[in-house]
Parts: sequence; C-alpha cells; structure tokens
Amino acid sequence: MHDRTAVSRPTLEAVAARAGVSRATASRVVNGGQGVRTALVERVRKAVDELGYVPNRAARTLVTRRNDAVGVVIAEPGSRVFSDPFFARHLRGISKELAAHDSQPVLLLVEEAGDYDRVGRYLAGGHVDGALLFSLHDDDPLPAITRRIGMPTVYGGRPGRADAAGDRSLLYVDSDNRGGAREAVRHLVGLGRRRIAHIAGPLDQVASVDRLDGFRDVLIDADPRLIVEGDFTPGGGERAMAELLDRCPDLDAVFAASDLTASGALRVLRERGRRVPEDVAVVGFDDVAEVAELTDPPLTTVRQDIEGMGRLMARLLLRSLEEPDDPAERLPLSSVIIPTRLVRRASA
Amino acid sequence: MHDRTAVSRPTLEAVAARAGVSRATASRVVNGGQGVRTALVERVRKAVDELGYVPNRAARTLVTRRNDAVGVVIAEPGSRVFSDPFFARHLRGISKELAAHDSQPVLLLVEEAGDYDRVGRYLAGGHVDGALLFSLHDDDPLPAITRRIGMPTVYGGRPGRADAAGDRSLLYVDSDNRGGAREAVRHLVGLGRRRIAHIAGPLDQVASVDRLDGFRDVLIDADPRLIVEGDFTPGGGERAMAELLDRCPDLDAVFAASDLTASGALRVLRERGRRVPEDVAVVGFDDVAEVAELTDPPLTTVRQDIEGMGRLMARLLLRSLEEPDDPAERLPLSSVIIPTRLVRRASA
DNA sequence: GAGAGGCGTGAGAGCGCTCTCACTCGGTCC
DNA sequence: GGACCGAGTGAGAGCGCTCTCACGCCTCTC
Repeated sequence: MHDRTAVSRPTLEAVAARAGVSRATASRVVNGGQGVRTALVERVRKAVDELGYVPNRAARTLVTRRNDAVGVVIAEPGSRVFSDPFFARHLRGISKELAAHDSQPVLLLVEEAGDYDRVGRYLAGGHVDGALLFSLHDDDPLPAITRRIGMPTVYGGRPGRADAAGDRSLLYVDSDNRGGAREAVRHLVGLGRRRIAHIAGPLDQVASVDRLDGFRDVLIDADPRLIVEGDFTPGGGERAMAELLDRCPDLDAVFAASDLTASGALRVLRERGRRVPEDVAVVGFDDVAEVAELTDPPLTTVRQDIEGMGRLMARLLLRSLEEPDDPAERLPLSSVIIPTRLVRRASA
Repeated sequence: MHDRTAVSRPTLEAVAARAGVSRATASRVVNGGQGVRTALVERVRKAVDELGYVPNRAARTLVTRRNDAVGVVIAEPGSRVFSDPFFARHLRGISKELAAHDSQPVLLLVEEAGDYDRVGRYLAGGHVDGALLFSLHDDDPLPAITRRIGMPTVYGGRPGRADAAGDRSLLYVDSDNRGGAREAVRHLVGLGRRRIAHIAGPLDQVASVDRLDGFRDVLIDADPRLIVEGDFTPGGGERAMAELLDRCPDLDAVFAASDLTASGALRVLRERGRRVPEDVAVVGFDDVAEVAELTDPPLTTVRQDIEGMGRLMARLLLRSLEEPDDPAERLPLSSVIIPTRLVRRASA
C-alpha cells in the first residue's frame, strides 16, 4: 500500500566508520557516552553532526522493546471527555509531560463498537509502552485488555465499579468532584440560600454521581424533588430547570453539574423572569473554555485543573514504566485526586 | 530508564512451527495470504488465533520502512488552531480517516521555541510516514524541515507567503474563509443594512485576512473606520465593538471574524442599549462548540466543517504516501478548500 | 618484574520481520 | 516422452540497532 521511498538516512555503521570506531562504541556514545574515552566521544559526536545521524527508532525498539510512545485512548468521542474543552486540555497536559521524557502520545479514538477491536489489537501489538485510558462506561472492554496483556495503564477519571473490581491497585487521576460540589453548595448556603436545587449530570457517569454525593454531603436531607438528572448539555439544563421551577417555584439557588447545563438553566430563569443572582443564585462546574465568562451573568463555578490532570496521568504512567522488575524495590504509586476550587463571578 | 519487562508475545516463527510451515509462508498469510494454498492459509490462521499472535510492528517497520503512523504537529497551542473546539474536531476527522487505513496519529505539540528542535528531530527520525502541519506564522521552521527530509506533508489552513514561496505544489486544506465572509456580508446587505462594520481577527493570520478580503469583496468601498482588528477573543470583541460604536454610532450591522469575538460584541451592544438584531445585526464565524447557541440572542454565523477538514487532510496525506515512485504515474493531488455555509439564528 | 585487576573497545549474535531467490512438483506443449 | 512453465514453498539474508562477552592494554601491588 504505502510505497514510501525512503530518503536514505545514515546508519550507526556509517557514523562508526567515519569516526574510526566500532559500531558498539558509536552506539555507546549515542546513548550517553558512558565509559568511552573523551577523545572518542568527541570524534563520534562530530561524525553524528556531520552526517546528520538520527537513530532509527524501529531498530532500537526491536531490541530494547521500548517504544517511547504511549497510547491515549478516548472512548466515545461524543461523550464528555472528548467534548472539546476537556479533550484539548487533557492532551496538552499529557503531551507536555511526555515530551519532557522523550515519549510521544499516540491518539486512539474509539467511535464505534468495532473500533474497540482495532484499538485492542493496536495496544496488544506492543506499539506503545503504556496506555492512558479515558473510558467511561462499565462495560468497556479496554481495561480488561490492558490488564490481560500486562500493559501499564492509568485512567482519566475514577473508574466505575466493574473496572475497579478487577484490580484494586488500579491507577487513576481524577478531579475532586465531590469536594468541589461540596464547596459550591456550601457557598450557596453561605449566601443564605435555603431551597437549593441540583441539576445532576448523567448518573451513569462516575463524575456525576460524585458531584451529586457532594451536594448531598452538605444538604443531608435535601428535598428529593430538588434534584433532577440532566445530561451536561445546555438543552438538558433548560429542560431540567423548567421542571425544577414547575415542581418547586420557591427554589432560591441551583447547583448545576456543568457550566453548559448552567447556561441552559440561566436562559430558562431569564425567560421566567427570575433574576440571577437576586432571586436564584446559580453555580456551575468545570470553568473550562470561555463558557462561564460568556453567560449572562458570568457564572460562578467550580474550576477543574484539566491540564494538570493530563500531566499527572502521564507522570504516573511514566513512573510505572520505570518500575524495577524486583517488586521489593518498587516505589508505591497511587491514584491522585486533583483539588478543585470555586471561582466566584456574578451568578452566585 | 523505562525498564519494561516484556510480556513475551508469540513470534511469527512460533506460528510457523505450530502450523507446520515456513516463516515465509506464515508471513504471506499474515499479510493477506496471496499465493498460498487454502489449506495452508487455514492452518496458519488457526495457529495465529490459538497463539494470539500479533505482528511486531517494530520489526516490520525496520524492513518495510513504513510506520503506519503520521505526525500531527500543532504549533503554538495557545493559538487559534489549538483553541479547544477546533483542535478536537480536527483531530477527530484526522483520526477517523487514518484509522480506516490502519494508521495512527502521533501528536506533537510545540509549546515553546525549544520544542521545534524536538519535533524536528522526531520527524527526521523516521518514526512517521508523513506529517499534518498546523502552523500559523511565517517563520515556522517546520515546513523547511519536512521539505528537506522529503516528508510528505499536508497543511491545515492555507500557509502564508513564506511557506508557499518554497514550494508551489504544496498541499493544504482550508475552509472557504473568503467565501464564507462574503456570504455573511451579503446576508447583512440583504437585510437592508447599510453601515456594516467588521471586527477582524489578528491580521497576521491568513484566515483573518481572507475573511477581511471577503468582507471587502462585497463592500468594495467600505468606510475604513468600520473595520477594526480584534484577536478572536471575547475581550477583543468587546474592545473592538466599543471602539466601533464610538467612531460610528450609526452602524447597523457587525460581521465578527469569530463567534467568540461576536459574543464580546453582543455584550457591549447590550450594555450600550442597542437591540440585536433590531438596531444592530450581528453575524459571527465558526459555529463550533456551543458558543453561537449560548449567546443572547443566538448568533447567526458561518459554519466551518472542521471535522471534514481534518478528514480531508488525512486523506490527502495518505494519498501522497501511496504515490508510485514513477512520477509519470502519479495522480495529481491538489489542495482543497472546504465550503462554509451561513447558519441563521436570531442575531441577524 | 610477574601477576592481578580494571577499564575501554570490538566482534558478533540476535531482536522479529519481509522479501528475494532457488527449488520442487504437477501439468502442458510439441 | 522430454523440455518447459508456472504456481507454491522454504532457505536465508538483511533491515539498524543494542548488548553480552572476550580481549588487549595499562596501572597497581608485592
């Protein structure tokens, strides 16, 4: 198929010949130069420069079994993780951290059921040293695959029960969804609000459940009619807000599980003549992209450090790749929860 | 450094032994089975299944010089291309197309000047078959690098003069920025607007210039005071709008070079008591993410097919990788301009 | 001055695959 | 009936690199 005519690049052999040393010595120099006389190191370096030598990674991988690449698997690009702002930020953090360790992210998007197979084969094919998995639903086959082939894996977001059941020592990085939600609701309480509603995210996602739990942590005996499930979209926010207002016209605050949800809620509140924040205070969640600043009024929201999350995922993965074979020498690695913080704007 | 203990995978040798054939025959079967007796094909296939054999891509790459991977280089992640919505959509289109050809995108972000070196080395290292370049400014060293090493490259967005000068046959995919701008302005004219302003994007970017050109195509002798340079952000839109209103209080329409810019403009218009669209009609550009729907009123805007752009870039690159060595046999490849279309909402 | 010990270097095997080339074998042609 | 042929198969070289191991040389010790 691809019939690339290789632009022939100099080999290590050529470098060695030019420097008047053996291939072995040239290799040593290229890989750090430990235990080679300074004079020779310099001769080889010079030859490398003159020839413009760049090691052939395929050859190197073949013998070292190291790829210097990790797979970034994103399942369901229609979903939340992929939804624009998250995705780009995650990737940026991941890329930065990997680049610092001379490793590269290989992107693997799963769009349809058939893609799992392709991605599974790719991972099993040993083209990457490890995997970063953004996988949301419980029946995702990928965790089982990486576990079976013994590929180091770090999850983005706390995995659901089914995944966790298989391996207690599973590594993940997540935002402090629960803590962030608590802070948001406490803020509303602090403002003197007494009828605080919650528009949740889809409750089959762990993050949604965590945020709902945080809400309940503060409002232990919240009126169940004040809780409605949304879907993280503006439209869902509109529908949920309308329902809430119908059910409980006396509500005086809303904690929405995402900024987009909140933006929909704001629109309905405005249509129904409720002033924000005077009549109803609104708090969102995410603070990514410009959404929270675009709304009218600008949204008070819980900020997540998505880029930091990506960076930490990569770091955790790189660490587990470095692990010595001897289990006794292994440094203990553990999952990380990244703190969130409330950003106050005009809506609450 | 990375001391991965390889989970030893079966080799082609093992498959051959189990199937009772030579390695060569096993290889033929794995690569399609051309010219092998059906009986043998089946024996080998069975052995592959039983052993769970997956070809070692490094070994294959070493001999075929094909990577089945392409580099996706994004320079200046702070910039427009990277800005969330674009990035994810591009990548999605690219990934889909590549996946269909069993190739994978390797992500290369350039954050700081020093990264050019790293990325350049990576590309030169022959780890990818080709490159998709999102590079915006004229002094970007990457085009020169890919040209020098003879690596097939497709650009996202029409390159600036400096790049194009080096190679006339350069391949790129771009949105019809100029045509889209024309359509937007014609729409405003059709609404009977006579004092139409333009908030441009940063004029060192080709897309901004193209949109401005489209504006001018329709309004050949536009009052220069009705044109202000913005920066694609809401804040820039606010400043530009304020300036425009000060200069020309009689303006009755604004064509903003991006939706974010338009959202800032809308806010200023509201503050100054201008009704949209009654007093001032507003049209944006992009229609990605939910921005245009979030604004109040929802924004009329020019939609770009970003995902399609990504897909086409990948397709163009794959095609140029397939090119036969004999120049006479080459199918002519040419750059593509993807149409845009006006999406009418409430603001104009 | 002879033996021990280290350090630096080179030879060579081998990573897992593809691909060329030579060989075999059954069938066809004159 | 022998030369020819094409299809199917296997042997083996080689892709560019790393890494083990053995060897040579130099320094040190008694």
